[in-house]
Parts: sequence; structure tokens; C-alpha cells
Amino acid sequence: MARLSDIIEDFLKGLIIEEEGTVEIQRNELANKFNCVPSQINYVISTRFTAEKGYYVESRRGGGGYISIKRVNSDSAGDYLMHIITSIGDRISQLTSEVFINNFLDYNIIEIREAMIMKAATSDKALIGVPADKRDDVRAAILKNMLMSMTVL
Amino acid sequence: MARLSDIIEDFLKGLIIEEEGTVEIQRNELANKFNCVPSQINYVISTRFTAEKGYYVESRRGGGGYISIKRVNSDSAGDYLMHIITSIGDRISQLTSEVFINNFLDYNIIEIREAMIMKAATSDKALIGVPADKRDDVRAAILKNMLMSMTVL
DNA sequence: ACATTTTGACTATCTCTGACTATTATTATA
DNA sequence: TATAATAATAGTCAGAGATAGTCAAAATGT
Repeated sequence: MARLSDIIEDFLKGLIIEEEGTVEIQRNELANKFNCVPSQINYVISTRFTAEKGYYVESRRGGGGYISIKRVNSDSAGDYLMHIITSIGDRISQLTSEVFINNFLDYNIIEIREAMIMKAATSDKALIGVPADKRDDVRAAILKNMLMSMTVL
Repeated sequence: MARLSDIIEDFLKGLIIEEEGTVEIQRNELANKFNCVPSQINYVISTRFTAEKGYYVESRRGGGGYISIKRVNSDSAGDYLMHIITSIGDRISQLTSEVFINNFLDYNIIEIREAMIMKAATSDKALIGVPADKRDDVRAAILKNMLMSMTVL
């Protein structure tokens, strides 16, 4: 466990926990802190903070450049979503659905545009072609499906 | 750390919101305010206020010269969407729907997460509760509804 | 032996700067 | 008044500076 990469990994994960899910660093600065070449930071990120492991990485070069790492699933947001998904029964009304969606917005799990899409997809207007007695069933399925897609990214 | 360009960008966007869609500045004055060379203003404008991002820029040199930036209510995207919406018939298969959604992604009209939500909402999996012979009708209605919601924001 | 980690040379991208150019308005002059 | 000179702006572009990315070789670990 004396590997530098592991140490850097732990350091970043610690920051991510502190910052509640996200961290932004400067590659050179971090390399300097750990006395290694900058490209080692890339190595750590590409081996430890992959999408499969639930991280989303963004970066920018040039003056004021940065690397940001976000923890996407597994934890908080993903767990919360999975919890919600299982708590949604087999049927849901348009109103209840909107309440849920507004909650996701409040919890910063989705963006405003994403919320609008979800509401549009689960509105009675969109489901007009579904027999009224089946509508809430279909709505629940659509909502759950959309939420499931959010647990991945 | 925060790039000057970003700071100037935010400043201008703030003004645009205040002034409800348009702002007029003098290049030298603004450069002076942010302690940079005037050409940096051009840099900010050419990288952040492009037509693709929904802005229309006009300017004039000479005494009393100015640069004006207008938020051109991304009607281009909105128009394109409306056009697509009307071109979608009353029925659409999951595959065709995905092709459309991928196109929106390519045209930068929606984000990757938004695309995922849309695909989830229009998948056969989500519409399992809809009688097979009605499924493509419902899918078309849902897709159109989601797209409509994108035209306003 | 094979896999993983570390390193560094080279590349790519973004930002900032300044010298030079272009355009428009104003003032002076014929 | 028409024209020329001057002042006041904005535009362009290439180079310098500041970061981050890539990839393969060397080192190290198992």
C-alpha cells in the first residue's frame, strides 16, 4: 500500500467525501504536492476513477485549467435514486410524479431541463393514448426507467 | 485560478439578464474595468458568445463605438425542434426514436443525460404496459411532449 | 515472466498580450 | 461645403504562457 498511486487515490477520495461528491484539482499542483510527474495524476485517474467505478471526470487545459472528479452513482445520489425507485409502486399519478421530480431537483440530483423532460414524459398529455385505467401504471414504468438511467451517469 | 475570461463572461451574462436579453459595452472601458488588454474582450466574445451558443454580436468602431451582445432566444434550436416535432408522425418505433435523440445530441440541442432520459422514457421497456399495437403511438406522443418542453428553455 | 507503476518527452488546448490594422466620428482647412 | 487630418474606437493575428493529455520506455512489484 506504499504505492504512490494508492496514496493519491486515497487523498482524492478523502477530498471527494469532504466536498460531498465532487473535487476539483490542478494537475501540476497535485503532482507537486506528491512529488511526482504530472502524468502520474492521469494514471491514477484513469485507473481509479473510471466510469465503471462510478466517477465522472472533466478537465480543461490552458491557464486556470483543472481536473474535476464527480462521484456519480454508488453513493448518495445513486442510492437515493434506487431507494426512490423501489419505493415507487406500480402506479403513480401525474401529481405525485411531479412532486417526486421536484424533489430530485431540490436534492440536486437532476437539472432543471432534465426535470422538464421528465415531467413532459409523465404528463397525462403525453399519455393520452393510454387507456385511463392503465395510465398510472405506464407512468410509473416510464418514471422508474428514466430514474434508472440516471443512476448510471 | 478562476480565469479572467470566465469572470468577464459571467459579468456580461449578468448584465444580459438584468437588461433582459441585450447588453452594450465599450471595449476599452470594460478592459479597463478588468485590468486587461482590450483584445481580451474580443477573445471572450468570440469564445463565449458565439452564434452557436445563441448570441448575436454587433459592434462599431470610431468615436462612440460599442459592442452589443444580444441573446437571440436560441430560436434556431427551438425552430429546429419544432420542425422535428411536426415531422414526427403519430407513431414512431423505439429505433427511430433513438436515431432522432442521437441527432439532437449531435446537434448540441440536448445533453448526454437528457438523451439518456429521453431514451429511457421511450424505450419498449418503459412502455411494456402499453398494448403492443398502441406502443408506437404513445411513444410518439411522449417524445413530442419531451421535445416541446425543450423549446421553452 | 507478467502486471502494475513511475517517468518524461512530446503534443494538444486554452488563455492572455501586444503590435499592427481597420473603421467611424470629429475637427481643421482649403 | 468638400476634403483632409486627427482622434477615438474596435478587429486581427501570431506568439507567449499555462495547463492538461498521450504514450512508450524504464522501474518495480508479484
